Amino acid sequence: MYIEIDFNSDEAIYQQLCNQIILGIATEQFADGEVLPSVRDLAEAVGINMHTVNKAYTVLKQEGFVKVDRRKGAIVSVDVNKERAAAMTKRDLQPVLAQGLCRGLSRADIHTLVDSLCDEFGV
Amino acid sequence: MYIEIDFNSDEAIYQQLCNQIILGIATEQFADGEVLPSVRDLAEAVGINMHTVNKAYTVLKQEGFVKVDRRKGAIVSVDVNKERAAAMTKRDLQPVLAQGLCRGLSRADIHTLVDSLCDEFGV
DNA sequence: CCACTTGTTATACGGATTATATAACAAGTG
DNA sequence: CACTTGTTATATAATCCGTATAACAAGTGG
Repeated sequence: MYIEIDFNSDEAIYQQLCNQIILGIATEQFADGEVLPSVRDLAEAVGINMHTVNKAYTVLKQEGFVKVDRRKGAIVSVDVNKERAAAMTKRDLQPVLAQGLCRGLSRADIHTLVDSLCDEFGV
Repeated sequence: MYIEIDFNSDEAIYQQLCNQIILGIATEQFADGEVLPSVRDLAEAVGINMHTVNKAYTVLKQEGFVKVDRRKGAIVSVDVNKERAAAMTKRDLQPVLAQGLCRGLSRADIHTLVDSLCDEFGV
């Protein structure tokens, strides 16, 4: 999978890494059980420090997206829990929707955007 | 409008302020043209520093949610631009949807959450 | 004119976070 | 035993966050 970092972004590098890997899982570019690159390899490939990658992997582990095997590395393994997922997603969705609605989007516009993204994700 | 700060949150105080004010605008608790509390009053009411409120107001101004009148204060005035709003919302929506989908939500589940939030907002 | 309020700016300080760097360790592989 | 894996420990520089004190420009109302 292609991972690219925007060093001028106000978003932390480890956060960008997390988001892109989660995006990769959602789009099934990373399959369940697949091994992510080692922290050293990914750091080398992207041009950042090993610890920054390690932090991203640690966050992904805490948030239930990967499991870590000492001998292999970080393995994609998503904790599926629809109830919790719905609560989390709703919480994260709230400020985004509020902004969009303020700026003139309708409920239908939001649904269109959701469908558009789901299509791009291939879901 | 009721504004409450979670001092234990990992979200910055000024960011929480911004989100709650935007939420207030979306739910029409703050009408267009309405004057927000002065930076000093709001800081006093919430129990934070004046500059933290000022930072929130500055961000809201830059993002096109309020205009500032020297004599009155910060006035709710949202820049409506559907095209830009759609692009911004889509960008912000992407990581949220990716997470939800990874965790087992379906496209329909997302739509349900959007409707649920819109209903709560009264849109 | 004067006291008062408005946002704004400058400066400073302590604390936390971010990213880097070097180094070492435990554990499993081949 | 050499090699890789993640992990941990320090250290450092930079940035951000929140607070604090102070002052300024500008408009309001007595």
